[in-house]
Amino acid sequence: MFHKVLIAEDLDSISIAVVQALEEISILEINHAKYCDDAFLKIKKALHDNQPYDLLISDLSFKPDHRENRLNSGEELIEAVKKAQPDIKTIVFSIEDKSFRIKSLFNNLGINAYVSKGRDSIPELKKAIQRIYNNEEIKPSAEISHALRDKSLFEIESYDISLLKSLSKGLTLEDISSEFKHSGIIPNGSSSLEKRINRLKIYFKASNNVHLIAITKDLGLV
Amino acid sequence: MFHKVLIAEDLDSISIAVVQALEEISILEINHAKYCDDAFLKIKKALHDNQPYDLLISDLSFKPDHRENRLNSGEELIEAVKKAQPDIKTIVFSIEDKSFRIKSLFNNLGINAYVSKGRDSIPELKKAIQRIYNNEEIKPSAEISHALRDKSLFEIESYDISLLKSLSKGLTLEDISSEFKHSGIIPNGSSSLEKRINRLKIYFKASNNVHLIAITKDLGLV
DNA sequence: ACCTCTTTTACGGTTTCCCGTAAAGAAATG
DNA sequence: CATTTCTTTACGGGAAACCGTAAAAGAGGT
Repeated sequence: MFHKVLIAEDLDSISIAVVQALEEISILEINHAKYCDDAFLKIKKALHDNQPYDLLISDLSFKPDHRENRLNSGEELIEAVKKAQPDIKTIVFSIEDKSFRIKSLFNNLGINAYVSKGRDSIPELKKAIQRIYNNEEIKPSAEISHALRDKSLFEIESYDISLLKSLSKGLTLEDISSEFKHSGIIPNGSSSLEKRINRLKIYFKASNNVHLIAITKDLGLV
Repeated sequence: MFHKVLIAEDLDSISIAVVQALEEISILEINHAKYCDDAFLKIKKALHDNQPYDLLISDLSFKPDHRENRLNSGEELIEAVKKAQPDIKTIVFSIEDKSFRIKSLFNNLGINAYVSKGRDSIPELKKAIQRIYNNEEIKPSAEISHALRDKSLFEIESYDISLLKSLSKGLTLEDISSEFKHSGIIPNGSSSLEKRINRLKIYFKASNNVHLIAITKDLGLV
């Protein structure tokens, strides 16, 4: 079994149970960080000491705090960690269940498993760890397997996300047009933006911009 | 100390830690339900057997599921429980940190304590239980005490919420006007709605409707 | 170079939003 | 009952969104 595992999780109520679970599958060295920055430092320190971690189990969202942090989400943490130690195994353990985000975790960050916090997640987490250790094919947990099959979600690109983000900031189409021109994002004609927004409205069955933002906010896209 | 305590919490990763915490402060009978409906049944059963629960610790949000449930949130659960057993003590243990919602828990449901899931919440939970058992004055945990002092939040009423909800559904002002007329909500003139929305836009520093919905979505008001 | 298909941009008309002002109605005060 | 004050509603003009159509620009193929 893995020797050295790091847990990045802000909620103490959850990390307690995860630590317990790891002990039960006889993992010898278990460490825990409540902040992404701390987790990253521990990874670096372990590397430097030539005793690197085998596995990182990370949450996605961390509560903001009085503390100023450089890394503020599981995504950012994993990205940074993979740069420092590309061979580390990673599991995301989060309540997030939006297919769009989970997909991008596998595709963009190359995580090894995703376990959704739910009514029976601790056993699932144990199984996922075992599978990764055995280098077995990752079978996404039943709850989210449908999400990964959902091809249609591929079509929403980062361009759409920035567009939605700008909209949700209260910018007008003209504003966004000049903003995009300024940052070199194309297309940026206000007419094109309009067309693109229209595509999104059809896609999400929204009747106007307000509705569109409400829907995509719910989906966690913005 | 309390004898009989019920935990209503869907995430196994959290309930494990809570059960452990209760054991540590020597509570003898600890039960746990993953669904609001199950929790309510246990309360009723215990009442019927003349061995009622002393304390209910409940989450607010429960993941939807294949199961059809009558009660779908902590609020609904507590409301139902208090009707069946008015003298039961209640603690809400949730990640929710929107002052608006916490306030209404104390004011409308008469909960005995609110503990916010965070980086140091298990000790806080223990303290809260102790305080309630000793009938001490409830001191809201430091994190949220400022929220309760925030008077301005009193001004946002359920009227505003329904207005924002309708907006986020993509309805136009005219639509909302007739909807409100239909359900007897006043004021319902489209001009009044406009004025009210304007008040909200000033309050939340939103530059237009889209922005307003984005902000209030983030705050969890809608 | 020419044609074709696609993408991007432009334009015009209609609806809805946005914002100020003002009238009508309701409630409170003396 | 008259006056004041607050709330609700009405109206009008300008800005932005909404929606269809069409021109301009690019990309790819022959």
